[in-house]
Amino acid sequence: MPELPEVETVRQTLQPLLVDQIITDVQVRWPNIIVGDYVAWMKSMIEQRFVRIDRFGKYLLFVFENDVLICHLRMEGKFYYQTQSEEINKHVHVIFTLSNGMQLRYHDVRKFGTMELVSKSSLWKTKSLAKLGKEPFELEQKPDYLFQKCQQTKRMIKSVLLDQTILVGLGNIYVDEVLYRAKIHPEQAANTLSKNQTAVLVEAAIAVLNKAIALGGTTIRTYQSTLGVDGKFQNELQVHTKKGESCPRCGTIIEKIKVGGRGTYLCPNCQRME
DNA sequence: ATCTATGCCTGGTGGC
DNA sequence: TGCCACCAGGCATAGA
Repeated sequence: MPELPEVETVRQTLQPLLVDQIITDVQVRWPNIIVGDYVAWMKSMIEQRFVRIDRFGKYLLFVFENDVLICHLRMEGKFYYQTQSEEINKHVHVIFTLSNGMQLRYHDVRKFGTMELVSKSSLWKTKSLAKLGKEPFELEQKPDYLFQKCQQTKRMIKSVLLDQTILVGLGNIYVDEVLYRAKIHPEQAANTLSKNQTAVLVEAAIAVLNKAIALGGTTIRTYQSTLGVDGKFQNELQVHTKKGESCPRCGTIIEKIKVGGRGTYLCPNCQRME
């Protein structure tokens, strides 16, 4: 599912295709994707000109002259950039026609994704964005931020890393990879982590995310018609989805457990509770 | 404060 | 071309 690296790859891929394009028509085939009144939303989208695309955490931010479209892909959201004559897949729920005649089509099998149009001035007051935490990359300049957050709670460290009000961008897959790399047990209470351990976690998060972004970038050539979310990082996974396989570091069999209701993969030898 | 349950959805899977 | 129950999961929301 799209986490920070996949969303960043989508952003990088879409931006050059969309900048300066004007939306000439919009179709909504599944209104629940749209936050608020979708009829009003459609009217508001017409004539918008793309200025740039930003990203914060897992949110894509399509920036127009005065407004911003906040888009979350959730589990399976994808964008297609296609001609009007191409067949419309049954999982396409929103279609933007552009001034160059191409269409940007939003595809989402599970229909969990969302789109919300807001004014630039209210962007960071919007409910979905208002309480978000920091990008992991920001923490290079704030080395104690995660340690301080962890000191404040007895929650399991995996739940803390998934909490978007603390850090943005990590989802279930990357959290497992980050904890494995940092050699920390996902169920360890956050307030028992040392300052050094939180520093190692930050370093691991940045390294994993950067590597994944780099690998997402390598698959640009496959985005000629389908955009986003099929990078090559799945080939780099060390523990996630590896139940029953050997740990790459020590050979111990990888386990799958439930942590906070989420499927969680770990090496029980490398990742020990304190 | 923090956890759990529910809803939003569909495709894949395992059991029969 | 079998059918069905169940699971996966990000986030909002409600209730414990």
